[in-house]
Amino acid sequence: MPGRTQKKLVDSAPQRILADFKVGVDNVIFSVDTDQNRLLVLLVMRHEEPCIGQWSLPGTLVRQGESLEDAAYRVLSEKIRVENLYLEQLYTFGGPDRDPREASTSYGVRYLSVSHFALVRYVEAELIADGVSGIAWYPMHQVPKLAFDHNQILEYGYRRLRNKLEYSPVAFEVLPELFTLNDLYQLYTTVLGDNFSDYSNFRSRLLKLGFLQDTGVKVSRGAGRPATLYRFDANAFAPFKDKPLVFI
Amino acid sequence: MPGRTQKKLVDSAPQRILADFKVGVDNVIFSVDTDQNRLLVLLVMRHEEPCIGQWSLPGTLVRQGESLEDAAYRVLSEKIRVENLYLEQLYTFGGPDRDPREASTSYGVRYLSVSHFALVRYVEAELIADGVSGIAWYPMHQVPKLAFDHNQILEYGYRRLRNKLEYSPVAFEVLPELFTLNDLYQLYTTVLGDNFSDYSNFRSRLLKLGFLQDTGVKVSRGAGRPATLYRFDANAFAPFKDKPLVFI
DNA sequence: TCAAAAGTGTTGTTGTTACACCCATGC
DNA sequence: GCATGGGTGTAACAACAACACTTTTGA
Repeated sequence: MPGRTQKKLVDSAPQRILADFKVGVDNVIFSVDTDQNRLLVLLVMRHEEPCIGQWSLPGTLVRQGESLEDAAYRVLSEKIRVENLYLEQLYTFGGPDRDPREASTSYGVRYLSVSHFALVRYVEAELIADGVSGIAWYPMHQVPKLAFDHNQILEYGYRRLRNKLEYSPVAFEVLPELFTLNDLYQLYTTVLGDNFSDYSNFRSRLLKLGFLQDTGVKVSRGAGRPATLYRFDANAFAPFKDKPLVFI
Repeated sequence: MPGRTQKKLVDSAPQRILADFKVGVDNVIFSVDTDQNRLLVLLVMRHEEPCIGQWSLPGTLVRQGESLEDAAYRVLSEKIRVENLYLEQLYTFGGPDRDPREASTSYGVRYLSVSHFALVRYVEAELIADGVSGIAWYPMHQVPKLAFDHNQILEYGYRRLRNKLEYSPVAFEVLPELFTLNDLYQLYTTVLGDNFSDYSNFRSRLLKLGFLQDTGVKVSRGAGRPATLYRFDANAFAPFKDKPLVFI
């Protein structure tokens, strides 16, 4: 198989042998710890070669008959039990030599990573400790050097998260059914930084839009005046789909 | 190989055989014909199985040693000669059974499509007629039924194009070095529809931002007062990166 | 001189920002 | 009663939309 062994050669005549791929799915799974105002990302310790002993994004290889999205959900459900989540595709990283396995095998199988981005409810997300330790929520700003190109993927996911918050109602996927306006505000400040908007302005802007239902119910959290609980009304939000910057 | 032949069975014991993939790259290539106010997309006629005789997005399979981006540029350069272009990755479509070739082969090879989105200069883009006919610019709103899931990919690309226009300076990749404000405005209206903004407001908004250099040169196009030629100043634009809705 | 295209200005309305202030509760 | 967090109001300012108007050209 001459073409295969010559894959590193820079040849004027293009070599036309198709690459064979295994396709992986790597998930950037975020959650927000509103109590401590921290944005968290789920990391797992690798117990297999390659990159054994390094932290990485949870991932898996796609199986026969399985769609990319299915695979992404499978990784997620193997690592955490969670009721509410948001998931979407992020980006596909697929240059040659991004995975050490490519070099080690002489058959030239390439590894491609279709990364996904997920947001889950922190309070209800229960980590599945699979015997050995090695799965943890890391604060976004204390993430170590990760395996493969996972730091790059994480950066990409973080950017997407911030954008999503600005124009889409992802936040409500991850808040409880009933929430206070302060819960919502905290979520935004922990992700976007607390200089994005004044609380009272954030408040009146969102209420004016009219997709937050006042439930009338009040809840008291320690000292101070009790807060009103709101519910997100997806129908009332519909007209704002595709409109940019709804939340900022 | 029991697992392979049973891939359609819904089994309680998950089958764990990894899928083997060929990876394709499909390009949504846009250009704007400012003379006729039309948004165009490049389509090619398929001359091979599967889907022979149908129009499709130009695409190819990724070769050994070739990155996804390389493959995307290769497709492009095989179809058109062009100096200035913008290209970015769009989305990866990879469900099982999206490609008829998957069914026809018994070895269960899957076909995955990493779609890309490109914008080229219409006036300088020269189509490469490869003997047989079968490559053409189609007005976006007259696109026929395409092969595979390419209509879906195209829709996705169109949405991305409109978003890009709103917050990023892609337009200048596709305008000549020197252009009039009307050229710019025409480009925006043909893509976004002509109800997106009044010309004079568009004009003053952009000029106030300060990243359009007045060259002092005037150009006369038929009747009417001659227009000033402007140049895009990438440095002056830098502060607006990451800021949403610069252009609207 | 007139139509056509470029470019400027004006005005009412809306949104944003940065606050000051009032309200209801626990301790 | 006072600290604490929830909630309302407002005034200065910036942005936006609609449209009238002026300028400079070719025919």
